[in-house]
Amino acid sequence: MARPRKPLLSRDRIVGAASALVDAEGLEAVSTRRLAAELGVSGPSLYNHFRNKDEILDAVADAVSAKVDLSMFDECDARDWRTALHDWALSYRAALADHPHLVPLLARGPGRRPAGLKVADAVFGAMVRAGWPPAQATYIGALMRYFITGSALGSFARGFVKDETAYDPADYPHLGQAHLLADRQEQIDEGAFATGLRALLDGLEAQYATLRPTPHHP
Amino acid sequence: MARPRKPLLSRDRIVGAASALVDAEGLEAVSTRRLAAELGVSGPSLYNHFRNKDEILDAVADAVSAKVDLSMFDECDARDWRTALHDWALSYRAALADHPHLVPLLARGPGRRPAGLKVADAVFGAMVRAGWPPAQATYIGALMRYFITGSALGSFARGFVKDETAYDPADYPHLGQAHLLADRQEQIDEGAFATGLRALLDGLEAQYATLRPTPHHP
DNA sequence: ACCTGAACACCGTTCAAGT
DNA sequence: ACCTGAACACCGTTCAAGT
Repeated sequence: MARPRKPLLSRDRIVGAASALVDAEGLEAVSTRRLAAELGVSGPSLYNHFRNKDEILDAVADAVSAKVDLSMFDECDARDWRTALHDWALSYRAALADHPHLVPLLARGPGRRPAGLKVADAVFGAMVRAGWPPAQATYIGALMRYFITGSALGSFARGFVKDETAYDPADYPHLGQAHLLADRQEQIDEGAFATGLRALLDGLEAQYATLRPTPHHP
Repeated sequence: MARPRKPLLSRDRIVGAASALVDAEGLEAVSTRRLAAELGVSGPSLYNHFRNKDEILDAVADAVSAKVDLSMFDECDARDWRTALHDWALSYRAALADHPHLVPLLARGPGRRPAGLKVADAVFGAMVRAGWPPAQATYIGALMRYFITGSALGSFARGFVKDETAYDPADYPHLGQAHLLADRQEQIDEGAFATGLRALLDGLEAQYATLRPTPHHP
């Protein structure tokens, strides 16, 4: 076979196949050999398009960041930064929920992934425009990412196992109330996310109110 | 050699060696063969003490949870639940900072790890005693864990890479301000964590104030 | 009960060889 | 330039064999 007249692979085709494989069977199902087989080529072929496996997974992860809606930051100003942050958080969380197996990768931060950086850039820019000092705007981008990715990781990994016998009331006197059992986990995740998001935004608003107002433009 | 008169291995010895290996060289350095070599035995020996590699790593992760201080919840009541949560968050974060390579494991929730469950139990119990309704107490435990583990993951993984040329100002107009570059990352992590924690607790306090007060005991 | 070596079915990556 | 098979240095886990 050797080199075909038209390339069999492309970065896009590889990323697409890897993405499908991760979503269907999880991160640990992705091996270079398995992925290559899925694409109808032999393992080493991938190395003509990516330096290594990590680079492939980075590209897959970045495709998720690219789906996060950022339009709410476009016209956002001092009046509605809270609404923008809120809507962005929901969009971010929804994007992660669509690809739960990729959350561990995304939780590590943007690195040099372009879409991840675009997200960070949009949040920072909007917060500065809304009147937050640059340092605070940076913190807001980071702490929102902490909470959103942390919640996604915690949720999708299903923090508690299903087997009730794992939780002996003698060891954990308060868990017996079944408030933490797996069958209620989804409601708990929703409630905890909503409660935490509201608390965060309430807290930030209180802090925003203590800033000295930015001078008017003449 | 075969069976020695006194066992060469124990669960504790294995966990200790695995822990040291993870801390020194990271999660990916831990293979059953490498770990066994470190312990002076052959690979399959480990399977006399643990069902598989994941069980070993679970035990290593749980050892970290066991180091989280929970004493602030002992006498905590309606007056000081906020302080208790605050101090616990710092202790939790410090425990994670001591073992950054284990954060991805811990961020997935307690599972059936005993020390992880003890943490969840302590937070829940204290919040209920402080007057939070059980459902809210559950949310608080979850959302605090989201924020703390999310921040640990984001920090220790170093969200942005050092190479400044990775961030073309044409692509990310607001990142050029150097507020997000790697050499300042540690200060940013500290600031973002402190700001987020304060916002969360402020927000929760506002919510607590709207609860109808619990009736006095006669 | 607890350790061993051999074996199975995998890995990621490199590289010379082919077109 | 782009794909191949062979090869290297690994994996996690099972299992019969030893004491």
